[in-house]
Amino acid sequence: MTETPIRTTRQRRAVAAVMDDLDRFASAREIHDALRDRGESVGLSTVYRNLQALADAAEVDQLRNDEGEVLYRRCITDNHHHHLVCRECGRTVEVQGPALERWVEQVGAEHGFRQMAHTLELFGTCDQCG
Amino acid sequence: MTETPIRTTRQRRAVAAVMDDLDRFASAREIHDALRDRGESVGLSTVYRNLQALADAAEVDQLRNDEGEVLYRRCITDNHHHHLVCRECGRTVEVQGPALERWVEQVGAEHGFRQMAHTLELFGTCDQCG
DNA sequence: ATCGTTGCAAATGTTTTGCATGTCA
DNA sequence: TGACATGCAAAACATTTGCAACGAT
Repeated sequence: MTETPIRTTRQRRAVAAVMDDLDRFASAREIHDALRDRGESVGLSTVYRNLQALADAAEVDQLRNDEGEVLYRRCITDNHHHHLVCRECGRTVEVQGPALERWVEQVGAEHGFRQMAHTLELFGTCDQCG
Repeated sequence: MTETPIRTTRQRRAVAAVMDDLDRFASAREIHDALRDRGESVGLSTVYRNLQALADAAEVDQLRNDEGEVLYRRCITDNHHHHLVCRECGRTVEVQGPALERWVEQVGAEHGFRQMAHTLELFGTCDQCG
């Protein structure tokens, strides 16, 4: 179990910088495009590799849209949370749900299921888009 | 708005029959394999087309697993519901969640979101696998 | 005889990987 | 220098689509 050093490359910094400025979930391709628009040339596979690394380090959240694409966004909160996403503009709010978590445990228990886990995403139209 | 007739083909019957016997979510490839095992030769694209048709007719539920594959299963209930899936054996229970639905509406309202929608899947280990 | 359906092969689109080359520490 | 990182092309996947042949009505 030796730690693998992580090197600070131009590409890694560029991806992190884009993620910092992103207030909504975006696909790898969108992030790749954003990099190009900033004049930062980064290979698409490098974008994927860096996003994966950020996700492994719990620096970004991942979710899948209806088309099955993986979307990425820097997380604000470290704790377990869910996302309320505007279906128009993509604006995202992180929400905690103690009541939901309790409900999940209860439903599991009712059916004899243990070690419960869950995935939940909320969608709606925000007041600026409504 | 004229209705398009739907023809009863051997392939369509075979796919429906497999879905009837399936008590867990399965991928298109698994369903294709199940058809082969039954001695029913059905092209993979036909499987996809028929599963899509069944989903459009709300005869089967669709969900995406972690790998991004779409899984299919005949629905028991017509109303809105969620799935509690055993991560070991795939056994699935359909659950209704009035409390959850209320929670969703409330969270949306708190942040000024309207026309709320949500996706939720529950995973756990069932008593037979625990 | 229609016209929806099928099957195959080819296309699509996202994500991953092999490998030679580049570059941070 | 040496190990990790990158870039490109190619591979790997699930899924969709074009099109000629098929078959239900």
